[in-house]
Amino acid sequence: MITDARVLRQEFVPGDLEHRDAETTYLSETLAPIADGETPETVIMHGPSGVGKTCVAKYMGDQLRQKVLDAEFQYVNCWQHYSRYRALHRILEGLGQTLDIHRQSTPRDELFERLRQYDGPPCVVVLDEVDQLEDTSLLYHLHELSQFSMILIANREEAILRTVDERLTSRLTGSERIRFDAYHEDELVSIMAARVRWGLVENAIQEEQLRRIADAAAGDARIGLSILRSAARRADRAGDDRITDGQIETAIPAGREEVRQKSIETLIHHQRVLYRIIEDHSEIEPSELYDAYRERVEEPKSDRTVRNYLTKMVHYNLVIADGTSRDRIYRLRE
DNA sequence: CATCCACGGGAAAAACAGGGTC
DNA sequence: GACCCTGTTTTTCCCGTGGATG
Repeated sequence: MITDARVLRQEFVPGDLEHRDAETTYLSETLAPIADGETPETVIMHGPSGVGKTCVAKYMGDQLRQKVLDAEFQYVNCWQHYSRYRALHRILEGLGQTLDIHRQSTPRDELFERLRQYDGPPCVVVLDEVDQLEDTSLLYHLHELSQFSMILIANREEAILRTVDERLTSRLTGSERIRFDAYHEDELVSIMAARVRWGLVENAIQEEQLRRIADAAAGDARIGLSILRSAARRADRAGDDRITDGQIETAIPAGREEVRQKSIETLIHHQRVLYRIIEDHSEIEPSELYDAYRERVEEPKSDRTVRNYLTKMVHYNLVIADGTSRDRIYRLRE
């Protein structure tokens, strides 16, 4: 059934992006000056999750490497590298500039100094989930340096400008924006159809069935592909050469669950306790949540820290927080 | 309108990490 | 190996803001 498992994976970047022609063209036009050794404008890409923002950025990186010899491309996921040090370290590492960096021997701003001294080919830095960056001075510094240009990715456009300090806000307001909208059902179907062509045996799945998956995924390609993967695995294990409707129906909750499970895995112990408490109540008000948490855990953290944990969990789309003040209610997503 | 909670920014403190020294 | 040093990361403390409530 499965002939190439790689293409079904989430991180897979197709050699040819469907349905993002406009966005890709626009991005490549904006980056074009790099071929002449000039610095392109900063680009802001925004839109909901699972609509191809990261994919387009990475695809553009591949293109750049192929077409322009003298260009560097660095991708940083700010969700993983959210502190100034880590994000900066990640970029320098990519550029091969971290050889002798040790915490103890490295003065405070040595890393920025390294960045400043970089004299290789012009470099495009992609900062994915940039709203997760705690210290935005990195953006400011990158903006200052002519060798570097930036692609900033976030779910909501305002989230970028909100975190950035004023000296940068004014400059970023003039930068290029690319908005990504949720995929239509047809688009999602043909994205999945392409993966099916590359990764599954012929006639493994009917168009009608893909349509059913696309409908369940509601415009989110990440979820759609997760469902498809789950269905294909089921059929593969059963030794079938076609995916049945029944397998798809079971794969729909399973695929969603897989996406959720991946997020849960990244939570630390205290956050999982919070998650379970909210799960047990379905809806819970803060004071009750804090009390239950203190009861269930050996050495409870302060309320303030718990609030930090909870905001992270909200960002992960695991928890929904309704209300901004006294009216706050926590519940699970879905 | 006073009071009560809850949130979340910011600063400061505490904990941690990876190196060196004796 | 116990100990120190320095920069990083996590946690806590303080507090202004704001909706809810009586």
